[in-house]
Amino acid sequence: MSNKLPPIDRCHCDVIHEDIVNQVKEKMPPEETLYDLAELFKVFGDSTRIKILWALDEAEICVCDIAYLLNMTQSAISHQLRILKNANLVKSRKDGKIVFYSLNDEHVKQIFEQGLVHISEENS
Amino acid sequence: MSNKLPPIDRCHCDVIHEDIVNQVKEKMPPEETLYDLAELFKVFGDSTRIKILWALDEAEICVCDIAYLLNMTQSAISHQLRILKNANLVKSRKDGKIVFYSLNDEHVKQIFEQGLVHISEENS
DNA sequence: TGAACAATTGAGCAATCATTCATATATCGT
DNA sequence: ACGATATATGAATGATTGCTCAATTGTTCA
Repeated sequence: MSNKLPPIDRCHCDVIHEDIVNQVKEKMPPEETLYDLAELFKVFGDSTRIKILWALDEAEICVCDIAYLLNMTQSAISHQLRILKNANLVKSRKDGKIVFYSLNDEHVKQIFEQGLVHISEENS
Repeated sequence: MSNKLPPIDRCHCDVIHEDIVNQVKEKMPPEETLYDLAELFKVFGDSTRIKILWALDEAEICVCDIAYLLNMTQSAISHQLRILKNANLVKSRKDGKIVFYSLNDEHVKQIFEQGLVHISEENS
């Protein structure tokens, strides 16, 4: 049988440092985990949602107050809250006509703080 | 003079809990900070970039090897590396024809770990 | 000098996304 | 039951994004 490696159709380089690649490959978390991680950060990657999460870290707030606080329409906020809820980042409590939202994960603030460290070091 | 509040054009609700809103507003970081934070997480919000960063946390790797490792074209990787470099997350070192990339921020892994905590709690 | 190669870059494209607008649902007060 | 109000939702749209493809830059080596 032919032992010749088929040309890698994704990378045309001649020299692959296979030792390094294999070493790294072993330590990489499963594909799905990294995908989920990206999905989580995608949720954080919008300033409206960041603001909502930051606000909810301070207090339980209703949709209307969030919209007022951020000077946005109630509809836009509602859409974003649904995304946050799907990501299990917030939870809601209904009281009559009003729906109050609050944080559902105590790590959010810590992740944000770490992010702020990076940003502050960036500007120095 | 009329003391009647002008209708808030962004939120048509009648009752705003002004005390809560004001309390939260005081504690919110400046608009620009939250925007920068969202921009940072936006960079994390793509599985290709997550994979690259995770790989670079293990070793310094050249563009070609990254492309091989992730089974993607070298062009696609190069585009993503530019985004990571613009965000000050990676740095590069040129050695002849080859460009080696490495992490430029020791907090990245910590942020990822925090994210993983959230994900694991999500599935329980 | 020129062929080979690693990496970068810009244009183009399909897919995703955040918001708006219109409408629907649910709850309250009368 | 009815009008008013708080929230949710679906369709539409303009903007952004990740990748591909083609071309370019910069380096090595023969």
